Amino acid sequence: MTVKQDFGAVDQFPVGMRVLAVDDDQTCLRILETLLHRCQYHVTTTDRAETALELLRENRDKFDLVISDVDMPDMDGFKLLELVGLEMDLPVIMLSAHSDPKFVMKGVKHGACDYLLKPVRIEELKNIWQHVVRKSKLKKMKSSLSNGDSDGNPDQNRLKANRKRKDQFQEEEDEEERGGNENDDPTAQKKPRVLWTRELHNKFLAAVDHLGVEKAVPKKILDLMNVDKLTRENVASHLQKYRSALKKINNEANQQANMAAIDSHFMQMSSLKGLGGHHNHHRAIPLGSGQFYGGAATMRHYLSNRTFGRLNSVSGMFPHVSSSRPRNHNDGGYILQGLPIPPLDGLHIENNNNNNNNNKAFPMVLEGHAQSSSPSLNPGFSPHFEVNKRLDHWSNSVLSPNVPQSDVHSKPDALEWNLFSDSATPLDKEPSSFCRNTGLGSSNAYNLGPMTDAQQLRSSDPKEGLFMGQHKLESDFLASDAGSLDDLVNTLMTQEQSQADFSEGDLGFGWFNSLRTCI
DNA sequence: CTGTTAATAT
DNA sequence: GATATTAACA
Repeated sequence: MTVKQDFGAVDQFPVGMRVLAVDDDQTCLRILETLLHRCQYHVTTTDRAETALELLRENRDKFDLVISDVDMPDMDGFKLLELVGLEMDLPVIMLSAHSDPKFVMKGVKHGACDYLLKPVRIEELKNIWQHVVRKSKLKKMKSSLSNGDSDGNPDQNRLKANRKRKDQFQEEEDEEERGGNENDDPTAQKKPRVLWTRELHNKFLAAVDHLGVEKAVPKKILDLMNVDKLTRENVASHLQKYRSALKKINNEANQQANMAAIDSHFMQMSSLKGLGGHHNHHRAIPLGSGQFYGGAATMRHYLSNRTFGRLNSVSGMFPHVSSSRPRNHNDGGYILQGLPIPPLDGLHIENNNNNNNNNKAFPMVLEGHAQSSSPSLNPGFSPHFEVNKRLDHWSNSVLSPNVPQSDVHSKPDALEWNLFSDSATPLDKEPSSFCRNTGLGSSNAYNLGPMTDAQQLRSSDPKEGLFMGQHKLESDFLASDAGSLDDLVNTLMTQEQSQADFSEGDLGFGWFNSLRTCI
């Protein structure tokens, strides 16, 4: 290959670009030099930062770019970077073995055009010329700016200048725009994909929860989340997914609920006023229609919006981390989500100590549930219901395709609702309500023992177990793996029954009481 | 400009 | 195939 060393040729700019390479390590320097040569750059090397600085000072305009190691004895690479930037405004690329973001950031802050990690690859060096181009463009832009208008709106001007520039140089650099090479504006690194971690998602949920699903819009959510670097678009996207998931769940629930509601006449939910009657629910609930209806009715309160009422908000997305299957402890645990409590329209919460100021969305607070741990209402707590199976299913099938469905099936059906203290939520201001996917039964919410779902199931009331067994059969056929209302109902029943373990007044009753208010 | 929705990319 | 990003529309 012929090496054209005609430095003057502008048309083939990258060739012959004058690079000053600085590295105290001779070996590294040699390698670097070689690589740079291979890129057809004109290379000058030095192992001392001081020397580099001298060279640069003495030969202004004799270099196009500086590439320097960070760790050097005589002078910190960053210092060099700073001085160069200050004195000659040359593009400087930092080179380091440290991948620590701290260092990278430092480099960037000090004005580095790029931060390459050792061992540096020739591919990376092949692109460094772009920094030079970019830098020169900026200069041009600046100068043109200072010359022309000066209305003190740098941003606007810059934009204009940018466009102009873009047009002007359009031809020159539209060549490798595309390609796998990463050669966009080196400085304008492509935005990293946002990964919605549990934490992030929880924040999201907190925000949505707080706003109320209906009023939750990207902007507001974003504000509430207060996460750096997160954009409205990110949130919008996530919201989109969230909503679709919600919709899916709701649809399923409604479908089932509707079917179940055919005979709604019999549903004694009518006795909305007479809550007393609801004791039955958590109580024995003989299998059979009664059970079913009761469950369905209950479901309505939590899931439906259109058909049965309005749903204030629903939480339900799982970040696809883990199998979502709540391992006993809490693998991070808060993957949770829950179904928020519906609005209590007509009813009033009597015992409502809802200190939850901002709890417009969920004006009611379920108490009692607090089991022994919290005898009375905990301000700041806002329990939510959660349909484990459904959610699990959702997260498994939708978010974690890896998890075999059998897994889902094998899981005990359970609806649980948990309390979520604000301490566990990212929102420090508002005690948002969350559900925590803790496993089976409310008890588990508080006793995070090593029990497995299965174990818990077993430990639950025998009658229930039976019931579940029977019912499960049905649901498996009826609803298959979709996580049907049957499942939900079943779940609910299970929940109720298991709650019976804790005295009615405590869980069951209180639960319904509150629920009643929701209706 | 913001929120939604559809298309596209990874 | 699921997710996230972008484009496009109201």
